[in-house]
Amino acid sequence: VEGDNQYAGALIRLSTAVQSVFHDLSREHDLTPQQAILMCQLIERPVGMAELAMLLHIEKSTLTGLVDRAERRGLVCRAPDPEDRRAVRVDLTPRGRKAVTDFQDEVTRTLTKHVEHLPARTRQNLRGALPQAAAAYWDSLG
Amino acid sequence: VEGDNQYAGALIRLSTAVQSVFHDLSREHDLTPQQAILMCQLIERPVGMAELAMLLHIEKSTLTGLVDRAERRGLVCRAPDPEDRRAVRVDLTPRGRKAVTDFQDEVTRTLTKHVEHLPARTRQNLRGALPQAAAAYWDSLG
DNA sequence: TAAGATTGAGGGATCAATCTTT
DNA sequence: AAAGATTGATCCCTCAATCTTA
Repeated sequence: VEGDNQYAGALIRLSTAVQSVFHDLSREHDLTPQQAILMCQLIERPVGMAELAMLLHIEKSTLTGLVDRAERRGLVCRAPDPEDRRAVRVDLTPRGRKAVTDFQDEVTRTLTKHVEHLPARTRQNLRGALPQAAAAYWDSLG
Repeated sequence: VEGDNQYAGALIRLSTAVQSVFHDLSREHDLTPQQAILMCQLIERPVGMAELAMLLHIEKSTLTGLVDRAERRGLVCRAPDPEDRRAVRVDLTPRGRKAVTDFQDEVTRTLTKHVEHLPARTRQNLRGALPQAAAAYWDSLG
């Protein structure tokens, strides 16, 4: 039980630190954290509003505002869905794509940089166990 | 480099999942996530506004509003600092203390529950490596 | 009717800049 | 100068209601 507290505490501190990196770097790249999260979901393909709201775990109306502001800033654009005239699909603009890939690269660089300073054994354990732990928690999100 | 992306991706998914647990449980305990973060910092001792703003990495003006709303809801209170008549110290009310300790217990329970389902070997690696990783990232926050 | 999207109201959270008091 | 509070602007979020197309 004492070990549990230590483990949970480490998990929370690690998560807080990662969020902090994400937050600070998004601001440095002139994106709000939510804009960065939104745009990361659009790298692979354009996504409809309803699906996007599900992926981001926010209300559709919240998403409308988020996309409005990002569109006003020229980061994303709405395009009509050719299959369904009710629907729109959100896509990255060229400028938005450059912004989010630059941002993503720097996040990756920053997160991997810190782990380099750990002992080799610890690093090896992390690389092995972290993906499984991430999957275990991620899947519990539904 | 490919391994870096996988590692950083796992770190981000894990962190997102932990944040999600924190978010959902704080709402279940009728706290906003920011109120929960604030109150967790007050468990050990009352803290002044300036120090608190530093600990939470937010502006003083943000903290003023945060404390105002939490105080209005009877979760924390402002008490004059006996050492300095300018300063105020923020402390938990009895009700706030119960709320935050209950919340904290459930976060710990929830975070440790999921890790139980992992293979023993993975669990062992995590318990060993996570505290060191957390420390490495945590310290880089300054 | 149901699905996709938007609008409006209201509460929170954030930052930047500006007082007031000590 | 330092601690604290305040103001104004923007962003984010939830909930309820509305509009349009299927």
